Amino acid sequence: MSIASARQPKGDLLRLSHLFVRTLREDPADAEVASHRLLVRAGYIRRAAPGIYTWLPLGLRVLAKVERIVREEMDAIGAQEVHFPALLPREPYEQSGRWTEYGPNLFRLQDRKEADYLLAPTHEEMFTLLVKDLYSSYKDLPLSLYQIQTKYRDEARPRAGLIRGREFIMKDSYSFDVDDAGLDASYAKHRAAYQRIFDRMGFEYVIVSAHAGAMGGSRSEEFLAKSAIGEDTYVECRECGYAANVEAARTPVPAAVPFDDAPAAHVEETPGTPTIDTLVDHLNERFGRDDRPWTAADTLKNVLFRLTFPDGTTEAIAIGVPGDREVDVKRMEAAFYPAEFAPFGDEDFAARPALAKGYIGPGALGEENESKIRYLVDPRVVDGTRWVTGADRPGRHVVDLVAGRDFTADGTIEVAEVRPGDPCPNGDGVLTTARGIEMGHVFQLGRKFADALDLKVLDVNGKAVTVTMGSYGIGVTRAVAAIAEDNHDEKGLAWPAHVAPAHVHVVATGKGSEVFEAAERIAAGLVDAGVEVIYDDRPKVSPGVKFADAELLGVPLLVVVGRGLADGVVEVRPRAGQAEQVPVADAVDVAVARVDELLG
RNA sequence: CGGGGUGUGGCGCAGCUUGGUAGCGCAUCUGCUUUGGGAGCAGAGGGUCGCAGGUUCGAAUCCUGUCACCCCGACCA
Repeated sequence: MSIASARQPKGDLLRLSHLFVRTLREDPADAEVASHRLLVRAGYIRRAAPGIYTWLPLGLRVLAKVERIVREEMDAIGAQEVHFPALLPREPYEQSGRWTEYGPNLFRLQDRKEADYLLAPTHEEMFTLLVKDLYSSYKDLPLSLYQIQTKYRDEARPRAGLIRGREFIMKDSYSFDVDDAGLDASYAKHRAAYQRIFDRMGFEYVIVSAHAGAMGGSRSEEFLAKSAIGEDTYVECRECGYAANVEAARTPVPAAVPFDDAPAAHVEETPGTPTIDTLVDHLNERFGRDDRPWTAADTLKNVLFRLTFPDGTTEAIAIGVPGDREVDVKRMEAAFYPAEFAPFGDEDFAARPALAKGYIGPGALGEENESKIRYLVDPRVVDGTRWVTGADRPGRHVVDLVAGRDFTADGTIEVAEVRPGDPCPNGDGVLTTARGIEMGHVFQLGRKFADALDLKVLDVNGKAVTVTMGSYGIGVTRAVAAIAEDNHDEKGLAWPAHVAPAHVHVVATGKGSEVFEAAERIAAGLVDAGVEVIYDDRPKVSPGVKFADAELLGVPLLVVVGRGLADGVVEVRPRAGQAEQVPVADAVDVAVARVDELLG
């Protein structure tokens, strides 16, 4: 972005004496995270209802700049902006199945005729139908459309201010292509645009492989702002750069182990060992091995779940994981979406007497076996690995049960917890874990919505083909929060120049009218130079308050007109940095130069 | 939905254990002083103590119910 485009021909002048803002000296009691606390304290936003915020003038200016970055980069890849209603009729969501599939997170309402409406949580259906409405030829494609829109989700638990609201602004775009190669190209363009967008926003981020999850589809990546307060956990490999949301993290599959010399499996008495801990203790007490003690990793834990599919049907499923790992709930959900799952309860066990709770083993599991329960195991359970696992009778375990020899699962599944230090799926590296805030998501939606809503175009041969789509989202209001999270200190916000509500904060402090007159001239000079200025012209406000407010508001450059004026100098200082004393006559030029540096 | 917590002027809190008719700081308003790091003095306005029942001569305080909000976990940009 050029400097010229960052500054307008003529800047704005915001006088603090008139600006609709009230800063708070104390943190609001309901705000925990820094962005929430500071945005409220500095008078950028106010809470209107749980997870719903009002934007005040300063906040709106930041929001507008963030939106502008998004628009510029979306336009640059040839995407065209449209705008759908937030209030939508039920029918399209009925057609796509999401009226029911979306569940309680959907804000629903009725009009006076009792017709069903919803406040859109996202707009796949509308985009798909709009394109279907207007386009019918391969010649019209590829096409990318986007909007910046308010979305509504009745989140079970809104939290952290702007980071997880029930009303939020999202940029969502969709690409439409005739074939997979076209989709790949559209995806790549969006991905590159997202990198430029997030590079410009001013927070650290990482691109991770994601589970396509809620929307179906195949290739999927998330842009996470690195932040300890993030709700997403991701893994990263320093060696090769592999990064993935834990939901999508892959486990390397070990090579199969030869088992010709392996001892035969044998059932042992293990009374009172329904948990892995008690089992391992018992093994070490009664069946100690020569080379090393038994550990939980030697055991194979089989956990049972009941899946409930959207159509109401249920299925019991067994998951086998090494005993030192838990089944990760998020990974489980991602793996079985859209089915919901619940751990087996006592009534489930009662209904299946073949399963001895606490002593369940592969002998009773699998579609080929007595229970007919589908049995999926962790990828680490490769042929030749030897396990201690349940013998399907209370107080009995099998030792030296060899995968591929003594049992075969129905398949593998990635739902075991991922831990720091786990091996990277790509090579020799190890994974580390960290937290992030999901800022953007790009994924290849494929033909799910086009199929459901019958979006087809005629191809070169005059044959109707289903369009393939990509879906790309950015949390715009969330981005404001993420920027604030990554750009603040104990005194307040510290915006990057290109998203700050203004470029320069002029403080007039001191006795007499001279400082105010000089400050007024400097502010006007800056505005003429295209600089956006907040001018603290409040009379009778002590210097301490003005400085504290300036630091709280977080404008990147401060110009102080005060006691130095007697010696013909004013102070120019960055929000975080060293002050320089400059002659009054040069104040505008110096400040403009500093602003250009900050914008550069 | 499970667990924890909180509801008292615009904001942040005390008072509740041990009932006696509401207080502190900030903010706001007036006057004077002050002006380079959240000023001083004097004065002022502003509260159905979340709501509904109950106990009591008397309830912010005790009891019951209810609602709301916040935080931690399961869902999502």
